[in-house]
Amino acid sequence: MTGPESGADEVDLLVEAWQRERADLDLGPVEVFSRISRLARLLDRARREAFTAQAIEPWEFDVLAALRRAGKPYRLSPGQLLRETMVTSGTMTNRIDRLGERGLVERSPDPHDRRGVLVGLTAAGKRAVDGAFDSLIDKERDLLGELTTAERRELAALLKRLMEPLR
Amino acid sequence: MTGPESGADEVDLLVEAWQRERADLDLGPVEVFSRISRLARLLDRARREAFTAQAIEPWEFDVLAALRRAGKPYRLSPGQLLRETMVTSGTMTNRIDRLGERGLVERSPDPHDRRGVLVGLTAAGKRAVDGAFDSLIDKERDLLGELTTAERRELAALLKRLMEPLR
DNA sequence: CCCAGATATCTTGACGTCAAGATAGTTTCG
DNA sequence: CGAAACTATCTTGACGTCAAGATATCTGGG
Repeated sequence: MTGPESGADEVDLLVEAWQRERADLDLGPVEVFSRISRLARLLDRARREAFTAQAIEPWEFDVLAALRRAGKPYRLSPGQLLRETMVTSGTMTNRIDRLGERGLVERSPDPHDRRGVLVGLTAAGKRAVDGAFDSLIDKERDLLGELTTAERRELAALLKRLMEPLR
Repeated sequence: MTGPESGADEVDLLVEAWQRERADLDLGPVEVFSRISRLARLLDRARREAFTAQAIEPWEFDVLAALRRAGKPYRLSPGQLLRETMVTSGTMTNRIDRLGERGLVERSPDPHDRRGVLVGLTAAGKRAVDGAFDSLIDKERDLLGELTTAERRELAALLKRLMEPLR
């Protein structure tokens, strides 16, 4: 009935331990959310590895990728970037500074708003982000290895529904 | 065929943007992993909210919870704690110090190993973690609201399979 | 018994992030 | 037109984390 059982994982053990200690609680939610947290952590490590060839960090990729997928001319304001990447303005200032030092992006004044700035991908930045994204997709495809296409779609759909109330 | 479509979410838009820019790539994996990263982030915020009543932070909960689910006498070594919580030793020293200052845990020498220390939950620590876990379970059940029990199980099972290659 | 290597914990210094606030420029509307 | 409210970006200071290494103790082979 249960298909090819592949034994208890860390989270199963964690839930069993809680069940022993707090038999009064329904731990169903933990089986989902605990796995999501752990997966995010493991995924972050996998991304780090995928980016070693381009010598960029996940936070650098996040910014470069936002510029890259915006399309030509690969320019966005710091405000757009922080909304895309879900970080605060102080963090974004810092990131742009350091990416600028590495020659991957450059600031220019916004011609329509003198308060504003536009951040653009340099040629080196575009090369770095395209290479990094290739590596990332390869890595992620590996990680999905065991899942069939139908299962992957099912999983993506369930995750999408789970995100809805959190928006 | 597609059931009650609830429109494109952030990730759908992100994938469409990448598709425009990099039509050469198969973006299937992104639909899964990008949602996992985002969910982890949103979940972290939700946990923060759930813990406000006990005035504890997620990192504090992680340590207290490891001690709590270990069962009586609620004592573990720093080494066991760092393996449970996936942080480095320096971080764990820091966490134990601060939880000690707040009176939620206390250090005692390990009677069997003079290098060692045991970290134990105080009565106040146990009250805090039990209250926090109640709130967390409530919050998480809310977040699952839209999913049926069968869907929750399906999701947990798919996530478990996704984690396997990452261990 | 002793020493080399392993183990447990703590210390240090650098890093990336955030929250709060400062500064400069823009918009709205009386 | 001018003042008040708003917006965009940057600055500052505190925080939690990590990697690397220091210190103390334990263990097994010779």
